[in-house]
Amino acid sequence: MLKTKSTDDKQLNHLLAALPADEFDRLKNDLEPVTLALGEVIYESGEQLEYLYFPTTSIISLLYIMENGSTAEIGMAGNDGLVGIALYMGGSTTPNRAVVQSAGNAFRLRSKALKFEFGMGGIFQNILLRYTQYLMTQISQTAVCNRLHTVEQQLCRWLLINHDLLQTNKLIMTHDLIANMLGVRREGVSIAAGRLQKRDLIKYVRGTITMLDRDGLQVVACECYQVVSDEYDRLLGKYISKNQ
Amino acid sequence: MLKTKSTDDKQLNHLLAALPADEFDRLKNDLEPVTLALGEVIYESGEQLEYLYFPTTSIISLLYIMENGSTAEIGMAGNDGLVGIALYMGGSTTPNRAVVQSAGNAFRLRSKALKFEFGMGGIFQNILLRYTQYLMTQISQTAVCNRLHTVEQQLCRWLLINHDLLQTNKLIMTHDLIANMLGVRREGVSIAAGRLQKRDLIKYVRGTITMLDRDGLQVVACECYQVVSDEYDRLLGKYISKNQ
DNA sequence: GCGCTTGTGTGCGCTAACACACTTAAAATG
DNA sequence: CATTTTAAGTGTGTTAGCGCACACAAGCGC
Repeated sequence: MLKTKSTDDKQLNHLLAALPADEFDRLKNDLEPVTLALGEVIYESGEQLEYLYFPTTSIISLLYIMENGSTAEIGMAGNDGLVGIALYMGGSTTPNRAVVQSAGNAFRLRSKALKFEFGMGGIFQNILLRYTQYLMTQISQTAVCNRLHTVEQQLCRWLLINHDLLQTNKLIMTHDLIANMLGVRREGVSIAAGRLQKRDLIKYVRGTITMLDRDGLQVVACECYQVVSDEYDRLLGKYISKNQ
Repeated sequence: MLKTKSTDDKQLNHLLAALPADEFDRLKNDLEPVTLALGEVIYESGEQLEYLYFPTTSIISLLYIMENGSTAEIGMAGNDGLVGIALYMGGSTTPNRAVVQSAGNAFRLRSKALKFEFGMGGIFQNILLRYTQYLMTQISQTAVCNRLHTVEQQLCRWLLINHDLLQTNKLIMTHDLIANMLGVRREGVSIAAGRLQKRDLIKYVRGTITMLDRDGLQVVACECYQVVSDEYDRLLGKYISKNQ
């Protein structure tokens, strides 16, 4: 993990950007900009957290690892959110793993400063709690989606979420990695992706996926994408809109 | 919903029982005992909540309702928990439905009193946040379980959770209702239940299920049951142990 | 006691996803 | 340029769960 120099790009994280000036001023000296590499593990299941992370250009996945080693993504956070809710919820840790899914930058805030500001009970606390509720919606929807929808639909949903969190249409990601996220076989992803490519919704070559037709993807995707997206706007829209 | 007379049985809800005397004293006049009927809807998806519920002898299910009408349970709360986290998380409502799954009693706390006491930042706040984190674990595990485990395993897990929350081995519940909870077909539940009955783990007749062999059920169940149970103890064990 | 509602058993065809095995081909390495 | 590694395509057989349709039977109301 590299440290970058400035805090200029704090505006890149919507939650930080939403803070009122006085609250942000109290935090800014404790906000440390860092660069996160692809695959880097932010925290391991059961491991004591030290920092709360606010991604700016990176995306972090929350992965659940089963006893038999298979994995499934339960949530995702980019510039719309944060990683490390256990720090302020009281548990200090959670039974899942946070992995950098798309390399980029983030700010991190040391536990002590976080807890102090959270205890002030201002906008900061309100935003953190609302984001937590949003994350619960994300996880709930994943639960339901896993039960009821096809791999193809889930792949579309996953691509759409990534599209929202990234600046570009290009996604550096192999079918195998996506399979780990979705908790399905690699072949299943290949077949679903192949079908999407045939319909010119995406294009991919060896680890790079390009989204060609966002609207088309949304048609194929299940309702889950929209429900979660709407809930973000409902819970946090008064502070910031997700699609800005 | 009927109102009962006394607050004597507040000890029946583990979270209430865990409150220090001074905090409980501030709440007790606002705690209203109620009786909940089977099938009663505590709150509807998107509906503004007015009360936080602390079940004592009842069990409440958090159900997600899809656009096509099919349902799936994402969480469950009995005397170990509470229902209505959106009240203190800031969202005021959640995109799911809370239904009484097992008739019984509960206490309810009006929103205003809840928010006041939550704002005090004492043990009450700590317990509520820790319970929320526990609920997230429950939901995450449901997501993973839906993806990776068989109906039979999930049925075992569901029965075990109910056994923990109830006083008896008897469960008033049809296969059809269980199917709605698990988000599967009624026939799937009948087949799984039939297999469990053949192995003398359970016994059932027309809407009543008797659990005969708890240990046996745990062997058949997936790891999910134990993981969630352990996480309850980790997060809330310092206040109260789940299996008391 | 009779019929009706409701809960459960069962069968059939179908599909999505699985597990495993192997091929093809594009990059990376040297 | 040759070799190795890695990403993706493909095939076969298997299975869990679905949708639908219907039989059976327990218990309820009248």
